[in-house]
Amino acid sequence: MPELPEVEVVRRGLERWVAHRTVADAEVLHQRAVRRHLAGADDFADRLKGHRIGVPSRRGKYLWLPLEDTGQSVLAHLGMSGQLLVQPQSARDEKHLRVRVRFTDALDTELRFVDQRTFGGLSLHDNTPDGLPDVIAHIARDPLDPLFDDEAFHHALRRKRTTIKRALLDQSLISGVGNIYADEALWRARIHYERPTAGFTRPRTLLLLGHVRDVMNAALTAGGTSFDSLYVNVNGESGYFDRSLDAYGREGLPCRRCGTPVRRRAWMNRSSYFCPSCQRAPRVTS
DNA sequence: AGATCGCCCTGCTTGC
DNA sequence: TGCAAGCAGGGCGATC
Repeated sequence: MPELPEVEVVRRGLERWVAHRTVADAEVLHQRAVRRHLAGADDFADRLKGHRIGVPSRRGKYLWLPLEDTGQSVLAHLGMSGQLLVQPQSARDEKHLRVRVRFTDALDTELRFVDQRTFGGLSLHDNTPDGLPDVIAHIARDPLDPLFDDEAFHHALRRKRTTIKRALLDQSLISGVGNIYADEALWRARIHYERPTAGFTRPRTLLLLGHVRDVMNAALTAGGTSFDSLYVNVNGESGYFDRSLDAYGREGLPCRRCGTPVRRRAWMNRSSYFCPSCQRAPRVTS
């Protein structure tokens, strides 16, 4: 379940191992992996061939590889279980290998997109003038982006008639926060996930943003976290680190602050974990 | 027009 | 032991 920190770890791996290499050929082994490339798998492979890859970028959970001198980028989303692996050409194909990219140089490695559940995928898109693939222009800056505007985020929260966890997961308001880090940041900030955003004070918003950044930076420092052995970083090493989380996945276990058993609630086809004592439900729930 | 819901997908876990 | 249901969940399109 890669969220922003895991994707950033992958981006760094790509920068180290794939940037500035020229594509010899690309091979699509599963159509669904390139479903967002509307012109189809053959077109996708044709357009990569012969082009040099620039420095990989990321926004939220999306990352992209610019193709130099084309005005286009290869956009990647890892979905639930996607991996971008740099493997020796001799390495056995992974069971869920979806796309393979070979290079023209003599380094004996290739790039592989492996994805069991196929929620992720690769596609090729024109860049906007600021170098962003056009199809993700609606994705907000993420909280680790130096240009993320805390003040604008606060005002957006005040304007919305929604609740805080929905807002945290709304990629058009703030990107890169998934279910796990949302629960973690809310636990740290002692905010209940159903608290209406309209009543947020500026200090409360800034406190929450601080915790979002803290929990993401902690994960980033540790090399990414995941609760699913499916996640591995670009070099194929497990990104899992055993830092125990404070809220997510801890149903029935004592809150690390107050000892009250952590609760799980079904919420929008997923789960929310919270401490019923530290994170009081708002009086009026929406 | 903004909010909400269902669907996509596979493998592991749980329950009968 | 075997099968089915449940669960994980990001993002997008349809719907209200």
